[in-house]
Amino acid sequence: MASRKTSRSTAPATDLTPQGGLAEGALRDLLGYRLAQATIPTTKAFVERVGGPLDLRPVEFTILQLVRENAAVTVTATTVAKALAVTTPGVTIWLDRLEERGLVTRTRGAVDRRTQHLRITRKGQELVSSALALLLEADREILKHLSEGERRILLELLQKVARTRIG
Amino acid sequence: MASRKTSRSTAPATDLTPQGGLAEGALRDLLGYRLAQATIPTTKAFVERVGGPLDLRPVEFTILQLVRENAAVTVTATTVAKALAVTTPGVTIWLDRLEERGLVTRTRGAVDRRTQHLRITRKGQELVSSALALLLEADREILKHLSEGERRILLELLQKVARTRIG
DNA sequence: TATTGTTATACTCTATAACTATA
DNA sequence: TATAGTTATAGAGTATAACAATA
Repeated sequence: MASRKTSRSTAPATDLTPQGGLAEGALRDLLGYRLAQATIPTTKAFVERVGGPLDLRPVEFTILQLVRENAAVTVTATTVAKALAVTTPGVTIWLDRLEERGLVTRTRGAVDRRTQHLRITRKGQELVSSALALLLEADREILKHLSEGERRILLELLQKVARTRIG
Repeated sequence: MASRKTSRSTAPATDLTPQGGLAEGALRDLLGYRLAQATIPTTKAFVERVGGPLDLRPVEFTILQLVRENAAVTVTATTVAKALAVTTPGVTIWLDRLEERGLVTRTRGAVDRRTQHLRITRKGQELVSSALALLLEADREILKHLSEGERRILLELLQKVARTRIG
């Protein structure tokens, strides 16, 4: 039985869903539910400010950013797939689109000719830079009601969760 | 320019993706990315321990829980759609499946005969109870490396994010 | 034999638009 | 006219399996 401190001054006894006004009940303490609910405003912001204007999906943005950031090392499709927890055929499709748009290039590895060496183009860098600026601005609004310390703590705790390996 | 304290003792200068070992770079401070990464272990746990064994999708679980929790009031399809940020046709499909399995019932509203009064069945209650127990156990493992205080703070900060309205 | 990446295929989920029945 | 819910249809995204090239 998880013991819980009796006083919990900041929250009401029954929390309501942000939209619809339904009682959340036991959902209140479920991480998966809380993550899904928190993802609603971030997804909305992404779609409206980046996805629409720059024609970029969240995965595409993340791939571009990872390829850019790891220019020094060899980024392969398999590595990207592992980092994003998607399958390699999925990565292939995204890379097809990014390459068609001239945002990344694929070249065969010199040592192991099976692998792809992914590189971001100048155009790709400009696009991902624009997207990043828009997302940081959106984050400022979404995290408006959190103090600087709370923002740092939230990101660090999310990182801790992401590092968990499940058996 | 967001000023940041120079010392940040707990994290390395360049954070790596939990899988694949790629440098995250600017992604490190992006809420959407951090939420997506944190969702990887929770989704995996859900699929393996609840989705598979109980044949239940995350949305289905959440709908069941909301209907159960709000038995006193009239839960309609539109309310559920708002709470979960999905369209009403989407809710209709999920309710079709839940009703076919005998987990919820739909009855016409007495006052406004356009609305559906959603109710959870005995079978539905048993299923959602089992799912909830499995998810709470999974959460304990996922949040293993967080203190009790950190867990509470994480959930509260996620709730704050979920309450944000984006313009 | 194992691994990288692709192609082929099918499935799940979601969205938009058009419809019905009630209000 | 407006709203609750459904049906019809199409699209986006993802997964599995089979394959080609290389190790």
